[in-house]
Amino acid sequence: MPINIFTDYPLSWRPDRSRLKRPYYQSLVEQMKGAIESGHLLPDTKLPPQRELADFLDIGFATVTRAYKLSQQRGLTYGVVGRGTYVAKNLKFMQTISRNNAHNIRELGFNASFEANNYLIRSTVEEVSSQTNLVELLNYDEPIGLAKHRLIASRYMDQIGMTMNKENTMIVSGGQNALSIILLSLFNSGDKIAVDKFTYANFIELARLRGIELIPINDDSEGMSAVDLEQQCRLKNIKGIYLMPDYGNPTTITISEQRRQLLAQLIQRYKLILIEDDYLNFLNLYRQTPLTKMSNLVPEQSIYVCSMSKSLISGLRVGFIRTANQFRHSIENAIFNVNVKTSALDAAIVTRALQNGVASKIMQQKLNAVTKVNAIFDQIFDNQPTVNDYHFFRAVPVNSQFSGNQIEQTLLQNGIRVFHSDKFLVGSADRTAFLRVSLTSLDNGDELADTLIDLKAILIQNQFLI
Amino acid sequence: MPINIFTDYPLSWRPDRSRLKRPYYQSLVEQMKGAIESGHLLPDTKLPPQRELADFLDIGFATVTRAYKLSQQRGLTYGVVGRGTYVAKNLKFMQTISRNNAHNIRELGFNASFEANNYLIRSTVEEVSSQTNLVELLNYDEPIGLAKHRLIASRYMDQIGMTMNKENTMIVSGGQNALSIILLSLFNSGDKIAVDKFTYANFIELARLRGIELIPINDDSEGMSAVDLEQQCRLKNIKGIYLMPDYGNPTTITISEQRRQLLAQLIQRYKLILIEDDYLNFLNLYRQTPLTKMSNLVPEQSIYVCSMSKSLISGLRVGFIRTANQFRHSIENAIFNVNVKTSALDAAIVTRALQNGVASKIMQQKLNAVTKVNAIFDQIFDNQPTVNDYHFFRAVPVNSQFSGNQIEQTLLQNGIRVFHSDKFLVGSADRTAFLRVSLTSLDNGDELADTLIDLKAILIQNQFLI
DNA sequence: TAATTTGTTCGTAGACATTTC
DNA sequence: GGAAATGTCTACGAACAAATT
Repeated sequence: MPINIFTDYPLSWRPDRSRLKRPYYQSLVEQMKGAIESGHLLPDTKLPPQRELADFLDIGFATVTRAYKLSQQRGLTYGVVGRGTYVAKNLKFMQTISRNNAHNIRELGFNASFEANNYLIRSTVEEVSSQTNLVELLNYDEPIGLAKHRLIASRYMDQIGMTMNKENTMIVSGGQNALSIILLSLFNSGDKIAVDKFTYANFIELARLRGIELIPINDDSEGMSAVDLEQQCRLKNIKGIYLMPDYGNPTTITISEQRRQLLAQLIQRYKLILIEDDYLNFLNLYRQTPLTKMSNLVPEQSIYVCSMSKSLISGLRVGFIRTANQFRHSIENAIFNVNVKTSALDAAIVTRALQNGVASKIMQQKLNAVTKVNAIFDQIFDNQPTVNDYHFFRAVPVNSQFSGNQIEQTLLQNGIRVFHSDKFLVGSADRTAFLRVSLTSLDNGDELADTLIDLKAILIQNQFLI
Repeated sequence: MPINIFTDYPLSWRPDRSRLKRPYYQSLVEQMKGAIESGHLLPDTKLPPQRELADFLDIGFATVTRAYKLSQQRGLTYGVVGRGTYVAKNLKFMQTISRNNAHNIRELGFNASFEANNYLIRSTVEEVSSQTNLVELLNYDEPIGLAKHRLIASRYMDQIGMTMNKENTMIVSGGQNALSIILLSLFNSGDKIAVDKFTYANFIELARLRGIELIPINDDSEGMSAVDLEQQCRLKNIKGIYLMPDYGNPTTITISEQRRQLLAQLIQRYKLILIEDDYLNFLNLYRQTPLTKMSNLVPEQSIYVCSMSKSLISGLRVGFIRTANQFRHSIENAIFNVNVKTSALDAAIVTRALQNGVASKIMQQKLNAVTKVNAIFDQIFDNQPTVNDYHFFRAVPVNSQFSGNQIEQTLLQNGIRVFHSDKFLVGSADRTAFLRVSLTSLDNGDELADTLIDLKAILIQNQFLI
């Protein structure tokens, strides 16, 4: 018999005691899910403290812990020690960012890659398809890629400054595919991976699917904070770290050389598995002083992911990876289990393009395009012109009083799609808020300029800008 | 202070008490892993009962439960209620079956698909690559496949007898890729899926990677036992079921029409998610009376997987799926998260081949080849000739006294690679044992015949045969 | 068939760390 | 800067279910 009567006690959520069936913790999550889906529990609502809810329901408090933990794994809530447990923000189950093809919407959300140059690859496709050895591309052999393709892949990685683990070069079906493979093979459900507080949304979703817990780390203008990372490592038994050291998505931050050294030391000290996502790798061919690849600093603990989607052709789904020796077998195994193999035809086209000069041409054109769109952006948003720096998207700070959804919806009603930083947020709310404005989807410079001007006007008009 | 002295007590494994650090359960698994890897604990060794080990270590028995459970998730052990916990059989971490390319080995292990006919696709590749609309294949659009490709895919599935869920047709990067996507999106770590006691090895490995528990169900000559399935469902909160209804791998069993009905009823009653793997789908074009697709019997609960690897070209990595409405969104999301998209170029080639007659030609040739190799097998192994039935591999019963490894190694020393049924075994050991003899990798009929004759001789010589 | 052995599930409490006030 | 609030991790015992004898 409960001793306390909570009938009037102000709990933000009062599960129905009578509907509580064994197992309690599952039943509790069911009720919570219902309350969230029906709108009774709104995003960011603070749930009752575990001990209070336990008293109210007359069950052990660790049972509530368990329910809250499960709800967190399902993406329904997030908890902060000392503060409380809250209903998750956006996560309406499908957080993934993909292109919106509605025709009346101007797309500044999806981050594409200047697809107008894609036609340049045609000659290479024809070259490969008329080759005599087409047949060797069409069987089950060589799950990690043909030796000759891997050699070319490896040379490309050398060029962009990745010097280690050459012998462990493999071909996968794009960068996102590489991340799936890595998360499946090197991590277990419940493992923890450190990430930037604002992280690539598709990685967040993939981690959620995999049941991996992401630990958000704060950052500053030089990138992820080494101090915060160290603190979390001491505390939390973190197994891996996911980084986009160059042109971080969505922050646009490139980690400084000094910070790379600090982070690398921590990665070694705490034996983290480093996942280095170098999704804009081709830009290293043009930077005057490319920064050190993190993977070169911790070659025994890293997997380096080199997608060709942004650098060359997004539709062919080819990426390269280099893994530390210790991961080689597991990764090979997972490649076979997820893909069987990557289409060797696609790999042949990509590697041929890297050899016959077509890739260079496409990359150069992308570079020109990216330079141009950044100039447009800088002009409209009154920034200092960026020099020797090539962002595919930019971050526009906005007032954090407004919810991400509110801003996105307002803009959408005005025919513009952008993503608010909330979409990339790991864990609890943050004081800083910004819009990620993609410069890559509108291939026509004039249309981009018009759209950016409209964007700015709407932001000012609604007092979203700060 | 422990009261009992176990110094002489016969425990099959005596973890070092002094090395036991907190958290105990993890530390225990570490020690176990070490003992297994160093060979101190051999496969199938019975571990001490949880309560005994707990007494020995002077810790709570539920802590041992937890350690055993974790070790099971890692694939190190398996437990049977009432019997005990055992060190896992083969699982030397990489169970996956892929082709062995050593040149002195005759391959009867890997299950390929008569690759000699692959050259026929060349004209189609050239046709597609010289098309004018190549560019539309090369961008980020349409993660689940271009509408026109999906239409052709859908028509093909109609032809092979899959009539439901037409509107939910999607393109993925092959059958194995489909399985990854399904396991990632519709299941969580710790969920249970019912499978045949002998199941496709790559599915076992994928489930292990994903942290899904497979529940083995017994079968008979008509396929999976409905009685056993029902019993396990009553007991175990099973969430899904994985079936290869036609030409089950490795059993070669095709589920009878009647059994399909029974299983479908159970799938409905227990609300299971059906994963139907129709990996030899093209054979339905030639069977006189194709059996009902299970997915048609439970269209609201199924995902139907139609790989084109075996049916057409293994190297292009294209497969089709049809999902129940309720799974559509989750699957779409996972497709994007695992693949971003399937190479539309590959999809274009495959769908074009389905239209221009090349696919028919390849399939007909595969049919001829498969008929021929089955006749060779029947003759050498003195079977009744199989009529109107087209196995890519055959099951040869062997004496279960010998370990799978022993038989495989003996054959390998004689230059022949085959797989023992142990490789496909889910959970505990079984009385029945057989070799899966693949008929697909040796394209030359004479070489196959010679190899089968040698195989038979070696089996007899070593008294492996029964 | 009943008793025993053994693994599994679940609820619970203690110890601890962080955040807030 | 200390106390209170709060979430997290881990160990454990009771109840249960299956297999064996």
